Amino acid sequence: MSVSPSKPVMVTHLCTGESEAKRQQILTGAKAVFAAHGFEGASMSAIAREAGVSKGTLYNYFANKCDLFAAFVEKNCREKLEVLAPVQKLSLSPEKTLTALAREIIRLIISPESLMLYRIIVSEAPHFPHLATTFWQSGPKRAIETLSGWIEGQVAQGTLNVDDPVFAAEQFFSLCQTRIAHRKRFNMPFDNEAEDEEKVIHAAVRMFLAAYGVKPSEAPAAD
Amino acid sequence: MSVSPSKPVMVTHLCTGESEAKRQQILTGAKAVFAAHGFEGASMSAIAREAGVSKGTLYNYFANKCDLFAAFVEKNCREKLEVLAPVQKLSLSPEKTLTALAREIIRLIISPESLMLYRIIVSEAPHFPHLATTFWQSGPKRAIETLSGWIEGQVAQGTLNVDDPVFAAEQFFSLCQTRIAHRKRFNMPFDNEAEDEEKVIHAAVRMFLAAYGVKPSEAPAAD
Amino acid sequence: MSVSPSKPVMVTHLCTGESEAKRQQILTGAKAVFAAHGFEGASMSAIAREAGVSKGTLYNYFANKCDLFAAFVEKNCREKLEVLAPVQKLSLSPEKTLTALAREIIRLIISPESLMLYRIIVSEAPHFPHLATTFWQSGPKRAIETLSGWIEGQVAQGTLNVDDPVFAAEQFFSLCQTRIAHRKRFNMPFDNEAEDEEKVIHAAVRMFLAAYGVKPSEAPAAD
Amino acid sequence: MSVSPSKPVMVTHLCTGESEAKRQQILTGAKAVFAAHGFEGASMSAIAREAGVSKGTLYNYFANKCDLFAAFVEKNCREKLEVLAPVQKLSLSPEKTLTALAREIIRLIISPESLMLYRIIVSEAPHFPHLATTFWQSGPKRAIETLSGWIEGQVAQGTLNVDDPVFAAEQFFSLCQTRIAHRKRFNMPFDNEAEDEEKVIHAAVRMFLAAYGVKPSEAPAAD
DNA sequence: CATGAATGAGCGTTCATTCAT
DNA sequence: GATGAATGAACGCTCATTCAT
Repeated sequence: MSVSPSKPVMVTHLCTGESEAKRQQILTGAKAVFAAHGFEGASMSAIAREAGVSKGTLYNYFANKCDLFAAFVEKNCREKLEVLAPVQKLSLSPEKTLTALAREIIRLIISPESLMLYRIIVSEAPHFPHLATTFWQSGPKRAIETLSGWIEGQVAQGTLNVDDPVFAAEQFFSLCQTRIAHRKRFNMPFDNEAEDEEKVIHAAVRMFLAAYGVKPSEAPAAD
Repeated sequence: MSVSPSKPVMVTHLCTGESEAKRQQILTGAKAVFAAHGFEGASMSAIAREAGVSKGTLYNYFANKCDLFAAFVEKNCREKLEVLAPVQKLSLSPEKTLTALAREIIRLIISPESLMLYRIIVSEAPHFPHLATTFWQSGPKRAIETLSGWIEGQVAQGTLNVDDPVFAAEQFFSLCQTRIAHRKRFNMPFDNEAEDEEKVIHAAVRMFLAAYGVKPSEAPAAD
Repeated sequence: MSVSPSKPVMVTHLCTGESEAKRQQILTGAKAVFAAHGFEGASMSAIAREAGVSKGTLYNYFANKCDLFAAFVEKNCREKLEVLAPVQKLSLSPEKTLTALAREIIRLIISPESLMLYRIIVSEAPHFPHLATTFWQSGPKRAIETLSGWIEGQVAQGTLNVDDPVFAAEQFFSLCQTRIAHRKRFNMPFDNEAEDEEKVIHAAVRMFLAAYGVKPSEAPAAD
Repeated sequence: MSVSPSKPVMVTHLCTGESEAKRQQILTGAKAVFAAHGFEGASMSAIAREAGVSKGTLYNYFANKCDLFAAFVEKNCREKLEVLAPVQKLSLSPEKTLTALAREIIRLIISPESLMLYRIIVSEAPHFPHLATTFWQSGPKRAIETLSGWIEGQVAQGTLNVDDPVFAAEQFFSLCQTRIAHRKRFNMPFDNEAEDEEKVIHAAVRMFLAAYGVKPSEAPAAD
């Protein structure tokens, strides 16, 4: 029942590197099964089969189903949601920055893996309180922080007029979820997804700037 | 999993009323168990026990677990989500109307039963596509229609300036989900929920009017 | 289940001493686990952990669980039960000798380790017939032989009148098990264990001498 | 796979009669498997197979393995050990009464079912403290009470001279376990079991009377 | 129509044993 | 010689579903 941490020493030797590889192999199998059936619906047998290992091996790496599930969520949150950061570095005009950011946020939110994680974490939040925090901190929190940091910079430059940058960031995040994110989460069809995406982005930016932008004449030029 | 329409047809025979009562009794038990354990985690035995009927009776009224689940979702969506409509009838000023509406939307969204339905439907959306539609049409769609209808009226009156009322309504709906709804869905704690609620409401209305309101001087007085 | 003699032969090679030490180390771990959980309830993993060796090493020293169990029983029977002998060497009066012997027998029987061995061997006797013999010969048989030898000496001296010394010894052994041993084996509580012990000893000696003693006037003085 | 229940006509009604029959059917299967493999070694699957029912049915009647085991022990203790009582009613001489009683005690102790129960209860006493009490009260305690009651009567009649009848009864009980019972519990062979039995009986009675009997001249005649 | 005993596949988990390193 | 990762059968137990009453 030992779960070897086997910190990936990797490099030169052969000995314990295999463990980490198998751990990832198991987590890959787990992802497929948890994604398709949720926590309760996934069976350890199915995960073992999918991962190409025996059930015994599963339990050599993860003490029980809950632990495996937690590891799966952590791994996937880290891998999938930590993609946002670099966008704001570009010193574009507020409008162009927000537009680029909105596009990235939407793309991230509606990616199949994010949807899968959202589904599974929302549904298990009452039973696995810690996992929701993991998800939140890997994704939404990070996006909000990034955006609120950028907002603060803009306020300092006089290009935005915001008294609570964190809350404003959360509002922008909410606006980016208009229509598309909700429908995707409900698995509902679209008439024209690409068009909707542009509309959501444009309308979110427009509304945000209508509320928080300074009058064009007062703002310093950018871009 | 196929969802078949197992609702007993209202035939002209003797015990129709009694049957319907028992049906509701079963659905009440089902609600408690599905709410607590989700679809996979709920057992038909537990539902029968909770409802105070035998398992055989359960299967007389619902062909299988999937059907019972579908009926439970439908019933609860209808009962819980159809609460919104009457608010906009009051002919208040746009600001007051939107404020009242936002408060109602938030209260509805974060009510325990709505959260439970949201969780369960989002998580089962891939397996029960029809249920998501039921939920959507009972709740969000209705709210959006109500709001967009009111918006159209305001546009006609010259108090709002909106080119796509449905989309604007969706945006408002998104804004109402800032912070509180997301955190509730993730079961995350609040520092000060009541304060946040006021903030969300006020900021949503302010942002919406900043984007879609006409200049005060142009708008007709109300309230 | 077959019990094969897996004790490593004392070959002339280098590491014999080390091997024997590790063998004892394993048996020490095995004792803790078998004592606590019995044969079926003990797991080889637990024994390996308790002994501080790997499972592979376990199987280098013992071919399988049955063999390890057999070795554990043998070792512990030898160590625990071979404590009785020296008492009868003292040439006390029959009454004092029997009293001393009874006290030793009772103390031995109700020691935690003897109880553990008794439990485990009685319960596994049908599956490991050889082990019961090991136990019997290490403990009860030895005690009976010791006592019957002493009885024969007393008969020769005219202080006892016994026609079947072995059977008489077995009777005395049985009398020593009155109340205390049976209750201990059933894990039943005592009101006053020390008092019971004195009573059992005294009554066993009295009854034995009533049956097999010669009249005081006829017996040679001792002590 | 179901064994025809062979409907027990059962009193007047039909409803719960079948249940008790199946319960006994299960306990019969459980007896075979527990007797052969002990508590840990018995599997619920094997018991179900032996009893001719499905595993699900097993769990409809007994909540878990421990409960089933407890029920098995209780049933068998009651059935097997409650056989002793009537012997002492005969008003024979002390010698003949004790002889008859000793024979019954020995026969009972060495019956295969009693041995099986003894084995299983001694081995599980640490884990199931209650069961030992059940066994003790069904068998040994009852035998001791019966015997001590008879002893008290003899003391009143002046045919025995005993100050602690309960303890004397326990001694007699111990004497009856000389040789045969111990060897049977260890599954050890006999040279001549029938002869040994007579010897044990005769020697137990002789020793008991040597210790507790009054001189023949003082005792009232009986038989 | 209502019941609940019966089913057996499937669940999460453990374990004696093997074998490449 | 020592290791512990890997195995897969077996464990105790649950559950959706059926059907005789």
